[in-house]
Amino acid sequence: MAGFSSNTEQNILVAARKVFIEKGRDGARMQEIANEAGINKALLHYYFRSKQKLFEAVFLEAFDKFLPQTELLISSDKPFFEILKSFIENYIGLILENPHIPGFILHELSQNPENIAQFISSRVNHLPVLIEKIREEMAQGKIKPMDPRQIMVNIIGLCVFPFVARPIIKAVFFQDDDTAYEIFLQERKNEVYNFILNSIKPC
Amino acid sequence: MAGFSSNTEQNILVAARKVFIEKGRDGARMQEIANEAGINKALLHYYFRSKQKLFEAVFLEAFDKFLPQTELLISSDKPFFEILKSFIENYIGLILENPHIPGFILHELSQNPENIAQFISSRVNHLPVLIEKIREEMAQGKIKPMDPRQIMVNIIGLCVFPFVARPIIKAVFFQDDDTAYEIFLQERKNEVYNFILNSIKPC
DNA sequence: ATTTGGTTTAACTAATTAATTTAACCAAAT
DNA sequence: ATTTGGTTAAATTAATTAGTTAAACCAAAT
Repeated sequence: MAGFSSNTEQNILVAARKVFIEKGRDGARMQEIANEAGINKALLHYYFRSKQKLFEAVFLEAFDKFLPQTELLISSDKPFFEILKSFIENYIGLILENPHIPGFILHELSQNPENIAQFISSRVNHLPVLIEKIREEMAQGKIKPMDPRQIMVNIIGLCVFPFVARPIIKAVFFQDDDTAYEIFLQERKNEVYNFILNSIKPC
Repeated sequence: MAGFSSNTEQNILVAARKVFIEKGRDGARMQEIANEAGINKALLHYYFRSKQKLFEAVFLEAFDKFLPQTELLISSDKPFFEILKSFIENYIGLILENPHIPGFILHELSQNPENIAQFISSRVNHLPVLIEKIREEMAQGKIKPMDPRQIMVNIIGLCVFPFVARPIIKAVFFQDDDTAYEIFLQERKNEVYNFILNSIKPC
């Protein structure tokens, strides 16, 4: 069976992704990851020397996926509000495909506030660029004057929060009806855009 | 020294609160809680038979604190937008005093989506009431027509998110400047209110 | 035919940690 | 003076889990 069913390393990463993101770093078990990957612990450690190494691989990958990739949007010459609309749709769409990543990232970051700072800043040069863009619009009077960082936090928060708080929102406002909540999430692509739009454009 | 320094049970709860909320259920260690409480493990288990029991005590307490207490606000006969303003100020103020609770609750709930549903719904009868209030305003044309649940999620999300995502926001937008971020959080009491106001009131 | 590399099996080590036990301590109440 | 209840200390148990090891297996490449 050697080398036949393609790349074991990938199988492991898929399994590790699932278990780590579901259980968190501390809650995850190497045995469970091995089971999930359909291999045994020995082979697991053969590929990734330690839990820590494996976790880092999963975390970095998840982190890169979690960050909104705004390069394309920013470089486009569309009007700002179209860029905004695309951004929100893309970002919510991305999270819909990986709904557990935001909670995972935020939780693990909260546990490691230390050395992560520099490594973050090296990967998020584009968000401040988006802030610049907001500032320009503001100067032209197309956006109400306010701290652009507040706007950015609002945008991202409105996209992310419904996923991070999924169980509680689903219970409180949707009587635990999965389908209803799924629809609610889909509708947010428009809702969030309109919400932001109305709140930042001069009346 | 018996019975002198008041209630050991309280000391334990304070310590457990700190450790559990900081490290999460899986990351917390009974030994660390005992140290933090200034006692030994034996006494810790003497008061709370198991880690699970202690965790539940901490979790339930935190959960109750985390839920916005809206009864007073709702029962008041102030105009809706004043109620809204109070709600946001109170809630952000509450979280400012317990900034790690939201992340803690949301993370632990994500790990236990099962049996928690009923226990939640028994404690949050007031949030749906607030939804009713929104609906009334909407009927009178004082709020744009839209799904009231979207509004509620937006309100709560805007209050909570900056705390849940603190490390990453602080790194990306504030170059890890604690003071700057603290100011930013304070300003949100007004920012969030204005943001919501502008986005839901008819133009 | 032999070598090689990915793989399994299964037992094992080592470390960590929750939980228990037992004896002793001591201050306050009786 | 004795009892009692909260407390400590320190050793111990029991369970879990990360990580290791060594031997064998097997398919593909040489």
